[in-house]
Amino acid sequence: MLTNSRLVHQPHDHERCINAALLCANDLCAEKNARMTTTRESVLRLLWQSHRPLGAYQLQDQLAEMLGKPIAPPTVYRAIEFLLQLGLIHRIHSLNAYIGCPFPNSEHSNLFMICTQCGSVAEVAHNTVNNVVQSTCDKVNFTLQSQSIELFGLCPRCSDNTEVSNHD
Amino acid sequence: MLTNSRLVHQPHDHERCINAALLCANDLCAEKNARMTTTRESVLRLLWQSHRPLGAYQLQDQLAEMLGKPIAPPTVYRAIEFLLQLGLIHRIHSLNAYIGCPFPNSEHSNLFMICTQCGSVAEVAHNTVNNVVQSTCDKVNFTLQSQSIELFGLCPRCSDNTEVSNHD
DNA sequence: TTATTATTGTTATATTATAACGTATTATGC
DNA sequence: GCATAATACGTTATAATATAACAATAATAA
Repeated sequence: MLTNSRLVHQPHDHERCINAALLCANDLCAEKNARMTTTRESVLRLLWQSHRPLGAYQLQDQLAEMLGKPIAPPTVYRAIEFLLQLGLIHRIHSLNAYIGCPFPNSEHSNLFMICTQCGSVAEVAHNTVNNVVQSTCDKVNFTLQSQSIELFGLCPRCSDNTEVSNHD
Repeated sequence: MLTNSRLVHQPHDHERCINAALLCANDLCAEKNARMTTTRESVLRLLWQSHRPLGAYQLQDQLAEMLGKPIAPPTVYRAIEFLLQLGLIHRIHSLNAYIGCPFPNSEHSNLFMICTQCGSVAEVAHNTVNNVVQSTCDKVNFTLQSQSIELFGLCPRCSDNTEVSNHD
């Protein structure tokens, strides 16, 4: 099982997350002859500044502040589209929001654990889940192409400490 | 495993689906002291007229036609909200669309198989999937509350016959 | 350098969803 | 039945999310 759950729910140096993500992104771009521009890098950086997903218009605001100039929605959506294509970020459909992918290189299952208390999102890639899903599809002759598994509940910290409403 | 996959992907009498859904809905309303009004029943009926999900504004158009008078978005969203609460319909997050629930009485897993070719959606409730998901959550101390599993691929008919783009 | 492609800027608008408040309808107690 | 409260619907306006279309700029290749 591959997951960033531990990391997400423990205090840690976000700079390291950001830097690791950017390094990985640059490699991927080099490999695919894609350009990691300022806008795109900034969006990726913003999506790694916390382990909570951001909506497109939150990104717009933060990006405008970061770059010191007004940014229009299409610019944000283009960067999002680019990063999605490369598998560097994910869309959380139930939240209309976006989050950095912790393991963009590995084939995986797009399984997200969304904390309904603090908003954190951890990603899990689990072969057992994948296999069960695949075999369920096989049973009914459904040819699986992709999947989105979004689980809602309490993260480890919020489970332990239900009176605290918002930790970092 | 509980599923309407067979039914969805075979020609059949939709009236029976609709009537079964309405009967069930009436029972549920009686049980919970809720009112099945004309608007609500119409929306449920529309969502059962095919096994493809409908967006709120598609519902608005069809509802207006059905009732012979203009309908504003809040009316549609209120009916949707009501039916969601009772578990009679589901929201497909990735599509911003709504679909009738084939087994509203049973606790189940909200697993949808969405055909990327013809747009049909089948629902599956599978204990094995539920158990694997639950145990994955247990492993990382995530307290599961609810879930949304949306699978994309080709339905049995589109898998067999990829050149046909749109069957009923 | 020039042509070509890719990216971003800009304006407008489509799509999905909700807030706020008024009116009508339905259920309930008397 | 009638007053009352509760529930549902009508109406207007607007918020939130996303995209279309075309112009301008920047990066790359010939």
